Amino acid sequence: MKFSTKDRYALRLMVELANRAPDEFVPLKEISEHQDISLKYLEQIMTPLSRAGLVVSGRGSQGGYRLARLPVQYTAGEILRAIEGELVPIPCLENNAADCPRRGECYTLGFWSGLNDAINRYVDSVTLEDLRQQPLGADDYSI
Amino acid sequence: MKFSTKDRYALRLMVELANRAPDEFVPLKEISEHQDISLKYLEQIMTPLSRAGLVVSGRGSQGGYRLARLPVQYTAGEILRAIEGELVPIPCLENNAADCPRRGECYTLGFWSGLNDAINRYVDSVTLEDLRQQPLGADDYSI
DNA sequence: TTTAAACCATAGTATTTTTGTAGGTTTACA
DNA sequence: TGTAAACCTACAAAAATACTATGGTTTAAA
Repeated sequence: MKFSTKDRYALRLMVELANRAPDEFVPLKEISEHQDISLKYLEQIMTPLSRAGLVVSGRGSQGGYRLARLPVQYTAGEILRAIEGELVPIPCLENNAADCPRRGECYTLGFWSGLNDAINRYVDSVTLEDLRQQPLGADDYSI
Repeated sequence: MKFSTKDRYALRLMVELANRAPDEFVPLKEISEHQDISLKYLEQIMTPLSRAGLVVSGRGSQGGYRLARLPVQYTAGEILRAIEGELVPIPCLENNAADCPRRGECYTLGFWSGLNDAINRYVDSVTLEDLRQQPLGADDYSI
């Protein structure tokens, strides 16, 4: 049960953009150097963020990426979901889950569904603005 | 970000034991048939549960496994941790995590740590007795 | 003493996911 | 028109997952 590096990198990317001027296009090359992530890998991570409309791209020379909205208008959850798709802890909870014959008699589905709620409630309670505000410890995010 | 089948099976195993008489040894062969999990795979899952002291084994004929305590005395969290080890969402939060040079300036570690807390708080709030009580829907586990 | 069970080891394997790399095409600014 | 950037497609190495197979040793109840 681990989040992927793409998930982690995506958050770092978005924080990097959030810490720039709102109208400034930042090229991936620059982020690549700051964050020690290869340009090509960055591309793969930025693409779904762009497709989801979380960032705006400018092509050609002097192009790059910038946020589409204010940092306070993003949740960590929607960033992670742009990369992961649905943020569910087990396959049975996916939207197009194959209908399991045990479903009606499953003793654990409710538990997993509750975990799903707890996770999504948490990640949607943290905004990009929260992340942007200087490095913080764990305590700052405890409920 | 998915829990493994071993995690899911481990919960189902424990529920199965919880639904038997407390002093009854249940052989893996029986659970294997009930849950459609191969005997050999079951062994692999039961071993860490046994080593962690969550179940008691009886060897020889008429042997099998039974719970070591009452269902209400287990949390889902400790069952999952017996299988997974630490239940952390990213490597940086593991106990023996390589010390990251960015740690002091990381904008996202606090977020992940908060998620870690949310997850562990939830899984430790559900007991095996809760799971045992008939199949339940998601709503029964929402906070 | 037969039998059924845990326990132990170890290996193999197929599949999927993760974590990237490589190379080219299109766009738009200066 | 040169240049720097996004954009697109494909490939590939490594790791994790989810098993199966094999074959035994030890234990204890009937």
